[in-house]
Amino acid sequence: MPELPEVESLRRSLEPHIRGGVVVRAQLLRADFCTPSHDGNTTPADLLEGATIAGTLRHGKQLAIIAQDGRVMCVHLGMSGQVLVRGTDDPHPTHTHAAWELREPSGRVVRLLFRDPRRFGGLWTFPTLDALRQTLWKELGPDALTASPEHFEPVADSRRAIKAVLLDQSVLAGVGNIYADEALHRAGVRPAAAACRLGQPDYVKLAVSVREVLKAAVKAGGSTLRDYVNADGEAGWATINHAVYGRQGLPCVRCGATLRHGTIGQRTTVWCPVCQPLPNRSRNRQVSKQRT
DNA sequence: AGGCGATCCTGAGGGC
DNA sequence: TGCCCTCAGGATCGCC
Repeated sequence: MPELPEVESLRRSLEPHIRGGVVVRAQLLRADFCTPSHDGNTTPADLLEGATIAGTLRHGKQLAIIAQDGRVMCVHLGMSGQVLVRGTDDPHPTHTHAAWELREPSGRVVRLLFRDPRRFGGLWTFPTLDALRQTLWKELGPDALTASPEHFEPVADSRRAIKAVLLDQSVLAGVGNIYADEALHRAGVRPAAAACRLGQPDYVKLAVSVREVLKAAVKAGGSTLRDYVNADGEAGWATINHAVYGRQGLPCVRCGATLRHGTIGQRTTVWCPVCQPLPNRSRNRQVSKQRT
């Protein structure tokens, strides 16, 4: 499920538990759930065993946990992943694929669990943050919280639907299906509109909307649809603020028109036929890439 | 180039 | 109650 706001909420809820804490023991319960940067099997050392945690770093939907000695573990939640802080005597929930025993800065010992029923998520380990940035994160675009009109320049000539562009992590990292629909509605842009048909004002609105929608969701603690919870098991409240996602057939919160839905970029898409008109300009050159 | 379907999985929810 | 079907927040691959 998780998009940028959910991962950021997780990061913030995790920090007080792990920053300055020591990984006493690391266990991979499903070998194929972790991809180490070296050949061979994942070792406890890859999973930061013995390390003191220096902090966390998020880029898009991915979360890096960084050790003081430089080792890095990158977490991707996929669609159903959760990182949970539990007591050492609590039984593991179903589909727990990795577990860490952690001595928090306070001295309390807890267990950190990564569960992911659908297993679309995973762990990747690296000897350094640079190694992560040069491989796994290399193809990611700028973090969506920093979205600006220039970030759309590489796709300004593209005939792809603008929603497909928003979902493309190499253009902007962190936007998923929910917030793509929400940002497009806020910006008044039709999801199916070809990127090349949008004008500079559309891209300005879109960049602002992406940032605002994500910031509001972060503030609300993320969206809880089915199973998202932060590390402390708390749900988020951004769902109540959704203007279009999951509201097909209901009235638009802005104009009252019935929200329509369809499939764009192979994902369920909801939009307002009135607030999000198709662009009427036939061609836009203003943000086009310079031809070289 | 990019749309599309299939694929990796499990679980929830609706219909019957 | 239970079975079967559809659908789901992500991302990649190959085909056309």
